[in-house]
Amino acid sequence: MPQTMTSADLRIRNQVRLLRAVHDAAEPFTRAEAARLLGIGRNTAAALVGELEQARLLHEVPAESSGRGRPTTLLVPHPEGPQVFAVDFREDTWTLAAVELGGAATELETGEHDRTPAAFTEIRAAVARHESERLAVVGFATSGPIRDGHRLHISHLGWDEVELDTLLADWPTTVIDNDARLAGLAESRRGVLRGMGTAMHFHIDFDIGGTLLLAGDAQRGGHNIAGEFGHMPLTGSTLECMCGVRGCWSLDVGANALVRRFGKEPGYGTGRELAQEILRRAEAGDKEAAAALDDNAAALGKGLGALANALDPEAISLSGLGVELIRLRRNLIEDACREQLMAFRRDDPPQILAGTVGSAGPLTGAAEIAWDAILTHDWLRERL
Amino acid sequence: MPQTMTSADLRIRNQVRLLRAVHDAAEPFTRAEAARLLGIGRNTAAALVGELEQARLLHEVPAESSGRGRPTTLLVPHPEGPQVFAVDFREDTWTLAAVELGGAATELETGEHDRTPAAFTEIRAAVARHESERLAVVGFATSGPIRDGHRLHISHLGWDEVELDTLLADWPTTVIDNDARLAGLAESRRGVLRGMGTAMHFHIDFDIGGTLLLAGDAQRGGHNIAGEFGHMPLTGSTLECMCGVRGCWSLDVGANALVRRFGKEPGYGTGRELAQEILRRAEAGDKEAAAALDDNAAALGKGLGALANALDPEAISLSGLGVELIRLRRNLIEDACREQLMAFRRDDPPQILAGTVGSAGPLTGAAEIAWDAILTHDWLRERL
DNA sequence: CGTTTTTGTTCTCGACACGAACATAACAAG
DNA sequence: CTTGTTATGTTCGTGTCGAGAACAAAAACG
Repeated sequence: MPQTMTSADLRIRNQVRLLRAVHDAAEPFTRAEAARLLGIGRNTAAALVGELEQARLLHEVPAESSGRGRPTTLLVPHPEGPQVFAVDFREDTWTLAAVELGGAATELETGEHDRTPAAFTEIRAAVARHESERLAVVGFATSGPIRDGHRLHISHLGWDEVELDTLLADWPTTVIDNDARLAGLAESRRGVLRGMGTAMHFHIDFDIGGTLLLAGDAQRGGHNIAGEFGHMPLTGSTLECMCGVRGCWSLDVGANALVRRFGKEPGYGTGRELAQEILRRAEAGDKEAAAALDDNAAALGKGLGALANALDPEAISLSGLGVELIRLRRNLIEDACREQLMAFRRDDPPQILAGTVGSAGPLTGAAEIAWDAILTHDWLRERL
Repeated sequence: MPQTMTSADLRIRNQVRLLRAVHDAAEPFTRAEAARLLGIGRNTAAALVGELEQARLLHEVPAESSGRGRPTTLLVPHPEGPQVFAVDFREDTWTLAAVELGGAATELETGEHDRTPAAFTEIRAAVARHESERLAVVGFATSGPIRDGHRLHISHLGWDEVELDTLLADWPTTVIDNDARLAGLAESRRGVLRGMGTAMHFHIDFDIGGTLLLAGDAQRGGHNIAGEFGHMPLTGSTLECMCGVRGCWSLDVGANALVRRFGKEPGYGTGRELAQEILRRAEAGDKEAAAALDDNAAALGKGLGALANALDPEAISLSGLGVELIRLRRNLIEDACREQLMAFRRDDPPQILAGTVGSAGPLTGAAEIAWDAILTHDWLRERL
């Protein structure tokens, strides 16, 4: 929102509203519907759309008529309009995709990397291979906290507060955030949390990363390192955590907790497959594996209940291992959650939902923050 | 913000911005400063202020000249403009105050009550005794969660989901929220948390109530019952809590925890004085009291550290017993907090601050939410 | 084939903020 | 005491915006 507010800003403001509506909509809508949606006249809508078409931001295509009335046009992304690239940087692979206004994604390239910051150079090269005039912003999802938005710490790659301003120096405009937060954002914007005012999302992998989602925005905290819900002592563990504290929730939930149960050292190498193996065995009837799964689910539910007491989410969505946990042990999770809820809340517990964006969460979320950087008053004023 | 956005809405929008600036400012400012602040011309500022003076919302008084230049006027609340009443409804007393635009408060009346919902009738009568044409909104602070904004539960008064729509039926427009949240809002708007993007506040009394403050707004959750941070199992207690769960943080922090240490049943009668007595004894050198205080402070710090991991506040402010705890045991709290912080956060722990609004927190916060109801586009459009 | 329905288009109108030019009221310097 | 200097208030003309009304256009309906 601009400091000043003149008539010209008014026009831009309405155009941002329109673009945002197109981007957020589940289905394309017509110009007449847009006018109703924004509460403006058909004449005004025509003017707004006209300028946006001129700026190659929106495109009008004939809509198949439905019932009576003069035919109208559907508002769709302009085929030559700006585009966003999204990067999902995972443990030893990465994915690059192009994403249109509205969220349609096209995978461009994937690759493996050597777990050193040189990976950023590789990915930059991949971006360059596909880069065109249309590229406006790159959204980047990585694991690990990014303190103050520019110091990246990925413990399982041994990256200790790597300076992103250097790594991203020759990149196009790039916005970056961590994968758990972006997965939550994706569920909030395009998944099972859509439309919720207060919600939470947790990605369960080796440990738990999460985010609080308020009105479709992922909260970042004062130093951009909010979301380490896994490092609260919610389940009474007495073990020491890799984070440097004792008793973290993550010690009882996720792949590391499953693996530790079978005498394996928690680690980032083969742990994920082993955890999947344990799930399979539990599903097949193995007693010990089933007990490990039970404990994992109960600890998950207990922590969710504790957090629900404090933050009162309408719903909680899970991704990663959490989806499997819901599939195999929904009742256990919900019971443990209820038990941890204050008595007066038990008649209305938060919904616990499997994420619907799935493994595309970080990529989808990265695209969302990239588009967030575009769909602003200032960007549009420059563009027009 | 209105659905539509016409030129007339533009004027109102700028007037809301101006009124909000006047309300939020620490010191009154002049019309010329207002123009600079809002980024508008002096002519436009004159028009805005003129209409607001006409509507009895702002008043201009000559400003003592500072240096050269034509003298200007200070923008102050209009002496006949709208007023807000704030009510602080405590355990067995209440306070009613009138609050001007800008936050200046005048206490109107105080009283005791019989701990039944009839107290609301008493307070309504007090409101009526002072009510005038100027009264616009009443802000009401009470303890206890208010589910969905209209079902009030105060366990220590034995109120079980009392229906506020009935109790407040014959009241003027009234907004209500709980005291801990409003105390946090007060710190955030007019106290030690002013200007922070992410902060937390905890009121420590018999137990712990708190709120997450984002950009000056207290978060309410999906059912308006967020903030029960005291009912997370953060300190490993094995006791059963009155809330119906085992192990709550509140069992180790606050007056109940202090009192229990000396074999007294936690309760809401004489517990507060006894807790103060224990503090005095600890200060005087009593070993046992000092140990109780130590444990309380350490448990407080530990919980704050856990929450800081998850929510990453820039600062945390405390009220109630928390102020005393900071005064007597700041180092213990900070050390326990640090110890619970993930290692990579320990070089930048959240500031732990004593609230500066003090016991006026709930009343001040109630006035803020009342003014929030006024300083809106819709209200101003009606008023002009 | 005329009617109904929905949308697009055109034109007028009132309102707004802006910018420039000018007026005003203090202080400062000589 | 007079004459700049400075900051602010005031006035007026301008460009742009969205609203609203009237009309045109294009489909479906009976």
